[in-house]
Amino acid sequence: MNMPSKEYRQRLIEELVEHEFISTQAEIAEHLAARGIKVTQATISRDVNELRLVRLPAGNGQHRYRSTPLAAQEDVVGELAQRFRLFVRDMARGDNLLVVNTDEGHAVGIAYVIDKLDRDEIVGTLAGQNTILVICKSGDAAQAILDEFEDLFT
Amino acid sequence: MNMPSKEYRQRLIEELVEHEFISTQAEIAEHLAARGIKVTQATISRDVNELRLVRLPAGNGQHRYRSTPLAAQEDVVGELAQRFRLFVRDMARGDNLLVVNTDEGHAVGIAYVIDKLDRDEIVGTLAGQNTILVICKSGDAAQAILDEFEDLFT
DNA sequence: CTTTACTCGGCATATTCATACAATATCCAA
DNA sequence: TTGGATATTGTATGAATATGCCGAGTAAAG
Repeated sequence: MNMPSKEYRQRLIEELVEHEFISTQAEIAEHLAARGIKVTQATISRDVNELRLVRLPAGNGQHRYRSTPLAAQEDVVGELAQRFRLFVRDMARGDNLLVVNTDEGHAVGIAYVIDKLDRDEIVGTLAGQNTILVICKSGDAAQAILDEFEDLFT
Repeated sequence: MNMPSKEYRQRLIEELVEHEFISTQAEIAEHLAARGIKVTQATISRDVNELRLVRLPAGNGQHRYRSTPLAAQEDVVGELAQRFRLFVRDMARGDNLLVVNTDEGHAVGIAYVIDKLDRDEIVGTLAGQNTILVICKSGDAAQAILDEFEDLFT
C-alpha cells in the first residue's frame, strides 16, 4: 500500500471542502480516515496551509473551510515583479507622476497589475500601447513607489 | 466619552485589515489600542466573526487577515430564494430535465445563480428569455432539486 | 422609578490550530 | 547498494481563536 501520497490526500481535502460543510481540521481528518487515509490534525494543518484554505465565519458562530481565489491574488507583488523583469524598459518620475515604459503592447496588462496593488499612494493609472502613467498623491509618494518598483528588478 | 461604538470599531478593523499585514487578533487589538480603543482579543474574535474576515495562509507559515467577497457569495441559497419568489412563475420536470418559467428577461439572471449553487446533481443550465432548462444527472436528481426549489417559495 | 429585555464586552476557559523537534521515509548520485 | 540531502509525518506543546457566563449599560414598558 502506498497510494495515499501527500498530493492525493490534498486533492481529496480540496474536494471535501468543496462539497461538504467542514468546520474543523479534526473533521477533515475524520473524513479522510473514513476513506482509509489516517493522518493527524497536525498534517491537516500543514495541508491547509499549503492549499491556502480558509476558515470562513458564517456570522452565526459557525465556520466553514473554503478554498479561495484570494490565494492566487495574494502574491500581486510577485506577479508584478515577473512582469517588470520581462517587459518594463524604463521608468521616470516627474513630480507626482510616474512614467513606465514597456515593451510594445504590454502597458495595459501591467497597469492592471499595478492597480491590483491597491496602494494608497497611487491615485490611478492610464495605459497606452507601451506607456503607463501612474498618478500618485504627491511627489514623495511617487518617489517611494518608484523606489519600490525599481527594487522589483533585483 | 462614548464614540467608540461597536460599529466604529469594526469599520476600523476592516480598514486595518485592508491596509496592513495583520496576522493575529492580538495584533488587531494592539493597533486599536494605539488609536485609543481598548478591547480584548475576545471582542476582536466576535468582530472578526461578524465581519466574516478570514485568516489566509500565505503558504510559507505566515498568515494574513483579509476581508473576503466570499462572505457575500456565501448565501447563494438566500439569493436564489429571493429571486424565485420575485420572478419565477412555474416549474416542471420531464425525466432529468427541469423547466423553470420566469418573468420575461429574468431567466439568464436566475440561471446564473442556479449555477452558483454548484450542485452535483445539476449538470448544467440553459437560459433563454423567460425559460431555464436545468439539466440534471437523473430523474431522481431532478426531482430532488425540484423539491428543493419549491421549498424556496415558503 | 422599577421591571424587563437587549446588547455589549470582559474574564476565564475550552477548543482549535500551528510548530519545534525527532523519527522515518524517499530520492539521487556515485 | 550506500551515504547524504531533502521531504514527510507524528508527538507534544505552545499559540491563537472561540465561547459560556456574568455584569454593566440602555431603552422601552409598566
